Amino acid sequence: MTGASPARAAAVAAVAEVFREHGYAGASLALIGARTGLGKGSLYHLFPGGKAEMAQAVLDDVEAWFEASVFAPLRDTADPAAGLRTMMAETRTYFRSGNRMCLVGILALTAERDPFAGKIAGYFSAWRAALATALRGRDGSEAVEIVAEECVAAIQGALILSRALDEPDVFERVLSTWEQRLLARV
Amino acid sequence: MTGASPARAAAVAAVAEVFREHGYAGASLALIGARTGLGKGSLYHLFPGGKAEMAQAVLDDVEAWFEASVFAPLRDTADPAAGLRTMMAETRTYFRSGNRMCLVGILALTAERDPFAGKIAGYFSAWRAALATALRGRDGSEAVEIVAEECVAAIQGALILSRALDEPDVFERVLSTWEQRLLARV
DNA sequence: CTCGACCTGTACCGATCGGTACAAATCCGG
DNA sequence: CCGGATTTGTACCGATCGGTACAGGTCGAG
Repeated sequence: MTGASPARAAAVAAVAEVFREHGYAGASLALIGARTGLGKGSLYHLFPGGKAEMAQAVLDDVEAWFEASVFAPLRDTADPAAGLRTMMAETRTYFRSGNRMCLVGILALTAERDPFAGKIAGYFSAWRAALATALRGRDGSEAVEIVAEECVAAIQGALILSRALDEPDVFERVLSTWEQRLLARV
Repeated sequence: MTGASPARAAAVAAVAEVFREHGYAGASLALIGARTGLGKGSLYHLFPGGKAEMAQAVLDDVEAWFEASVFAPLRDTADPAAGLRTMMAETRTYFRSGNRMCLVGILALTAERDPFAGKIAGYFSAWRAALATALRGRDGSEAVEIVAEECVAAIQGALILSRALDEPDVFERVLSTWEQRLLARV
């Protein structure tokens, strides 16, 4: 079963970094083995489905983290502002101030994404929905969904631009701009 | 020489689509051969440097297109509003309303980007600078560079989100939102 | 028609790909 | 200490990888 043994959890974290840095096609079993410190035997014991199952596990891992650290606080309508601040803080930490790419975004881009398309869409959809819920707190009338999706897109784009320009400040600027912009709405 | 024979130009366009859809690592010579209709002999005749030279050629191609169709109009300070409108229209067309990925963004993400890092950074840097120039038209004092980079990031992020959610509308919305936002500044 | 330059298809190279098989090592309850 | 289950390293598989070699085709200039 796809249980949660500590060994597997550690492997998932390491595999995630390889996918982040090389994409799905570029993440060879050799790279994954080196990063995890595991031979093929162990790798295929933990992930009988091979590379595809590793990607699924990694996506589940990301989704669980975001669900607990970002989506849940955002859905707490009692204090939307606190939820937004939490989201921004966690996002900043998670992406290491722009030095770490978004795994889901990377997996979304290339043609090999098809087996994961559902999970990928669900992830961004959940983020947008949770953010819209927080924004709807007091601002019931306006098109909060559109603001929410623009914010998510801005974060993704900031990651790309930061990396392409090798300027982590870009990510920081976009994040703080949006934090102010969102807090002004609730 | 890396001249501009028609055959090579056609090949560059086809190769670009393969890179767009599969990333650098995922773009195998088999895929490239199938898409271009060229055998390895012709491919290595046109691009003696192999895959790396193809990527360079493709980046040059994109850069030339953007320079002529987007950057140049933006730098025409006589009519900034017209330049902005042109940029948005060309961007919408180029990315096929969100159904076509940004080649430079894709190449920027993975670790194999290193040989092209300079060109990639230059491309986004030129876009940001040209956009800032257009914005500086009348609005001399404000931090136009920051607005410009936020806009470029928003477009990149909108492409990712559109593709991940399989909702081209996301791209359209972000683009038109930013068009209004920018035109209000000049 | 001949020749040489250009172009292209094909066979082939060693390396690496993702994946499998399996035996040895390790672990742990009895 | 035993013995079965779990975990691991390693050898190996066919396929495909990026790249090379080269023979033959195509073409226009002389």
